[in-house]
Amino acid sequence: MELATKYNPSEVEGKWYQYWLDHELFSSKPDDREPYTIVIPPPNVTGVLHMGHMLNNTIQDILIRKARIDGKNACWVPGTDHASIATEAKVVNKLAQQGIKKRDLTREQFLEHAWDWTNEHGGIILKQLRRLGASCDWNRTAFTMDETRSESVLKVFVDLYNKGLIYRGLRMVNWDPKAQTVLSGEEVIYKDEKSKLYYLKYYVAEGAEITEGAENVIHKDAKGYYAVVATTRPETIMGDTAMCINPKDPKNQWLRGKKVIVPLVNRVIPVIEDRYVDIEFGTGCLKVTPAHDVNDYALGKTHNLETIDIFNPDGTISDQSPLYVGMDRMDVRKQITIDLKEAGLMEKVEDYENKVGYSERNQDTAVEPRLCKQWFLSMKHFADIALPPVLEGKIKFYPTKYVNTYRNWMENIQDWCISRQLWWGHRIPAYFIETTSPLPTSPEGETFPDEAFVVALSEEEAYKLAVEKYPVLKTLSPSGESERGFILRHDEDALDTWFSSWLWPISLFDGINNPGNEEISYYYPTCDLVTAPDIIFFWVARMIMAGEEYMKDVPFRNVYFTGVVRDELGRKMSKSLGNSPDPIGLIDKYGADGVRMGMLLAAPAGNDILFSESLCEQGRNFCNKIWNAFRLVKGWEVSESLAQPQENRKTIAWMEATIRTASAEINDLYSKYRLNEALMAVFKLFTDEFSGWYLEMIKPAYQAPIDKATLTATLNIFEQLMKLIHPFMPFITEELYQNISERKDGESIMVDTLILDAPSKADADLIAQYEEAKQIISGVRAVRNSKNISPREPLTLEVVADDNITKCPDMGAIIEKMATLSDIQYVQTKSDGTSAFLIGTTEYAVQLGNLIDTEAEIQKMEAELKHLEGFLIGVQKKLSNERFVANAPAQVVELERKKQSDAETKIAALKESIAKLK
RNA sequence: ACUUCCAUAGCUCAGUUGGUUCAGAGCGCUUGCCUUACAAGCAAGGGGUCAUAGGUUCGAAUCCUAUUGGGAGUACCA
Repeated sequence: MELATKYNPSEVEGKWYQYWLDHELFSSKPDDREPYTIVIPPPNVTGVLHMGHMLNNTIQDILIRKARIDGKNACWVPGTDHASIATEAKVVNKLAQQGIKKRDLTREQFLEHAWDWTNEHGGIILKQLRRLGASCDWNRTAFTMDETRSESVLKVFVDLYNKGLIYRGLRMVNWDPKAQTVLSGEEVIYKDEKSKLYYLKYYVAEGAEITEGAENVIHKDAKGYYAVVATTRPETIMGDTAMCINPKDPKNQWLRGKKVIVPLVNRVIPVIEDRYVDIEFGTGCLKVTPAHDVNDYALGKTHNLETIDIFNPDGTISDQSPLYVGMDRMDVRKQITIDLKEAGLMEKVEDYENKVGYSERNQDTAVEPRLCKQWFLSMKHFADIALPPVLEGKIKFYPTKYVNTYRNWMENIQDWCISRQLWWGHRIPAYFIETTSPLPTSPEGETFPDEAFVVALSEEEAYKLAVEKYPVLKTLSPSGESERGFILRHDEDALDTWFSSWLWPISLFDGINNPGNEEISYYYPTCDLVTAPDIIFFWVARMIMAGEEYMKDVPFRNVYFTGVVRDELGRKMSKSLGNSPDPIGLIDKYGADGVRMGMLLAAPAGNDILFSESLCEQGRNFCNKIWNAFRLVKGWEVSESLAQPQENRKTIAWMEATIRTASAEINDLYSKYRLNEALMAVFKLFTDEFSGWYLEMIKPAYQAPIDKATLTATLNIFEQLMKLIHPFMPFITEELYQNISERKDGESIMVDTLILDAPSKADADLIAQYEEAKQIISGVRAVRNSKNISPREPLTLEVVADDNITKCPDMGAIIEKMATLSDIQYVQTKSDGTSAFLIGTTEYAVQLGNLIDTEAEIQKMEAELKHLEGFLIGVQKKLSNERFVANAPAQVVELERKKQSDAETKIAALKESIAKLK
């Protein structure tokens, strides 16, 4: 086989991905093996791959491939999310470009457009994941709005309603005026914003008696007495129905029981008192707008205030307002400040920094608090069942710090608003009852509510439930189109997207519709969840709730929270900064394996990753390293007759011991989800131990053949190394695995398990021997380096000892080869003209002849001597401390004693050498 | 404001219950090598009073307290 000097990923990746698909190597079916399951965090169906996905899915693929190599039945289920609000917004925008308005379409027409859009753009992201090498079981690809998932969602809604956990309530909710839908608290993002604090004059209504007490701060001008109210939202004054002061506020005592006039609007409103008001803020006077502020709403309730809703759903001023009707809220803010100034009703304006809530999906749109009736899920019950598994460790979080975040949220949980005024999503299975005939006038005191509804999966069932729930309906006579005297109006609203995502680990295996089926019993609970910490509440917490509610078990055992991918400067990647590389472009440039390694190198669990292309370069370089190591091994000519040298056999044993040891370490790192460290361990094993030492040690002389036994063992070692690397770099490892020996069609590294023995004591001893040899070799090389001696020029090494180097004759040959030595001599005293170094307590000397610089040697040794003497003093001090000897464990004291005697030996040797040189 | 995490080499990070020859890795850096697998490489090397100040201990990067600096989350903000 001819191999290029550089690895070319583009020739390899597509080929093997297709091979894996053709042989259904990603697919999983329940069997006797231990299951290992991951469900993908479903990306937005119309989204495209970004660096966050790359990181997240690389990690999942590593875990799933590792499980396969370990012999588990690995199942990675892919899918996409309908992303209700985001997708609907995209479709609305696209229609707007075509001059079509959503409100001119029927629900059915709009959904047709939405499905067209989804089918056109949908699944691109899943295709892109294939480029990365993602080994998902594509036959299982699911969509949150496909039949099975939709049915599950609706069933769960009905079930929770029947359990009394879903209710309809009038609440102050977060309103997105652009998407014209309500949002949950989690969907609101607060941003710091520079704004203004406007101080407005509220004149006291005429006829009031003003007592000018000592502490009162009274404002008065030609037009009369007035109070000053500080507000950031002057446009809401049309909705003011009271002014509030703190009853304990001395400076505002004079306002007690008075009435004031809303500026411009000229409505007379009462001054109420409530301790909620912060005396120190502004002037201590608060305008109360119950329809447009959460706290004001609460005040309005306790003080029985009128509620005036001055906004339309789109954020324009409604006809409830006397002024600015039809204008947008942001324009009104500008206009009203001008008008207030002109009318002399603005006392001053100050700069102010506050937080404004924005819609998570329409990030330019400020959320408006709004009072409306919505569907809510009561969360107390869910918090009660979802908190213990995390606190008790049934579910482990990596890193653990998120346990606190989770607990905090659970302990302060708010009911979840699950309805959205959107069409793209799961339509809420509720039917409102509208009577078409007049109701009988309360026959047996039976009342009929203003908003009557039933919750049912079908209209037929809804009819049945309706007459059961409201028997009065049976008495109605037919009228108009309705034969029953009433009609059912299917709720127009859809459910929050997360109301389907929270069922994902269950609904993927059809566990809601078909409880106890073979798949759900086998794959649930899943093993690991890999996700970003910003959806811990949206998704992770709620999946735990749904799991406990419907499966009575956790949905996953471990949650690996990835960090945020940032650029080298630590900035978040964003379109506007243009600092987000195109993942597919990176794969084209560095190969999927290179990019995977690049992503992972800087990604400790939970830490943000500072991404730069140079990391991918490192990944690509490693691929090339692997490639060339293979070229070397494959290029050797085999000699059947050649006997295996003794030292080769030993080196093979050493490499195998090293692999066992590294593998144990790597498995331990996997178990702790320290994947970047596992990769680093694999990298060092291949680069340093295998390429740098092993291959160099067994490498035959130029154009000389290699013995069969060594080659076979080396190929076997190579294959083991490929399996260790495979989870991180699937493509190159498959390519080389297929080239190591003839493989049958359908054979793959993916499913060829690697189970190694635990490292033994003998392994450790062998490794120690080689470590010593490496140090000697490096020592000789360092001497060469400092004396500018070519690595090819043979040298003679003296070992100042009675014994030979390592009490093992075959190490000598290896050291000679690696350090390019012509001879190793064992001497009592080293000869003149040598440069020496110490390994442990043994001195090694390289014969340099006339190249030696005696002065420099003496200096070097004197520096070493000084250092050793200092060290010895420290040790002696420690040992002469009675309390140390008395209190420290025996082995620690013993160790110090050994340090002492070793140091004394070395010092003696050095002194002798120096004396001799002088 | 509260909760929480962090501060170790130029950068990114390891450093398990305090104790194995004056603290480790990768990258970067310096020097020398185009050595016959690989210059996308090889060899060798420099680089850290472990944020600061106290304390506990025979012994502290590691435990405690305070300070400083930084990140994250949550809440409030008229």
